[in-house]
Amino acid sequence: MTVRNRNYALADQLLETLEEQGHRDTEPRRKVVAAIARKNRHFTAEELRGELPGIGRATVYRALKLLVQAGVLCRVMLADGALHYQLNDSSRHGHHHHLLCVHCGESEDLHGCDIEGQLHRVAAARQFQLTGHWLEVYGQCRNCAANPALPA
Amino acid sequence: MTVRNRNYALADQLLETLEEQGHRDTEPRRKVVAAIARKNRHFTAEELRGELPGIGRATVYRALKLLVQAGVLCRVMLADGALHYQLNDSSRHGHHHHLLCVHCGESEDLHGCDIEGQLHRVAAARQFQLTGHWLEVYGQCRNCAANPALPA
DNA sequence: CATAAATTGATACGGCGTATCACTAACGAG
DNA sequence: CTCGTTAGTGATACGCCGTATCAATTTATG
Repeated sequence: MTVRNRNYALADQLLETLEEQGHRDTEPRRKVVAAIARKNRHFTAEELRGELPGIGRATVYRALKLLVQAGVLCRVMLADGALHYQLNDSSRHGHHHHLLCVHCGESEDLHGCDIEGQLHRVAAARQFQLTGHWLEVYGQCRNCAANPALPA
Repeated sequence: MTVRNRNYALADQLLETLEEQGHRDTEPRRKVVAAIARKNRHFTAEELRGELPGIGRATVYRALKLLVQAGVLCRVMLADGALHYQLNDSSRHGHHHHLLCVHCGESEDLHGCDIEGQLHRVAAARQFQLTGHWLEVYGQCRNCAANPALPA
């Protein structure tokens, strides 16, 4: 499957998800979703908006919100406090965390570690009722650590 | 030691910390620091500012930034994305996390759990070089869980 | 006390997200 | 297919939050 086709398929899949939630299939929405499907790293709302001249700001923000609610997009907070968006791996829509490369912007899903379990244990010991948490992990990915001179 | 005296002592201590960092002891700064010392829960910059009529907005924000840099104040992100500030326990200026009660705003420092160690192990396994992380934990503290009807 | 440097605060700016609202497009019923 | 309802759109404006600027002021020090 070519990159082009993968993006088309992904865009369609995202749009379908929105339709399943009862949202309409509109022209502007298609364009927003297509632009998101082309992303291979996290991005900001304004960055996305910049790629969509002619589409209203509110429309872009609304689409982002819907996709986050639908669970196909997640919000990640960068080390500098900037809010970015990131496509969830299609098979992983549940709660998870990311290892974010501060150099190239790559992100790896964080599985195989028991942060939740540990939090629950500590909380239980203090009779603190957990309702949620937020975790972001920053660093350099394998490639960037090996080649710090590479462009971002 | 009365509450009044504790607050005075804390305010003095904060001011002293700033002086150690080479900052001057000014009248507006004293007032900002005194207002912070009176806080027994986390607060926003604007909330603080509201308690300091006559003091410029920039001055309040500058003082907050200096205190965070000095390590006596830390920034906490609430579940709704609002940035709050919180006095560090005087004996705990290093990196740590909080259990934040979403009901009463109380926060407990999170020690005795090895989140860092776990992150390091997972990262090492993937050859990902950690540089930092951000963690907030939300829930209900012991008191609020027992008495959900209490006012915040 | 005089001077140099830090601080202040009014103002303005910029980023980012949302409310409003008249207009338009989607889509299901008939 | 057409129509009518309703969701969606986008221009505009607003609001919040933090920061840059800069002339005036205050602090610390020799």
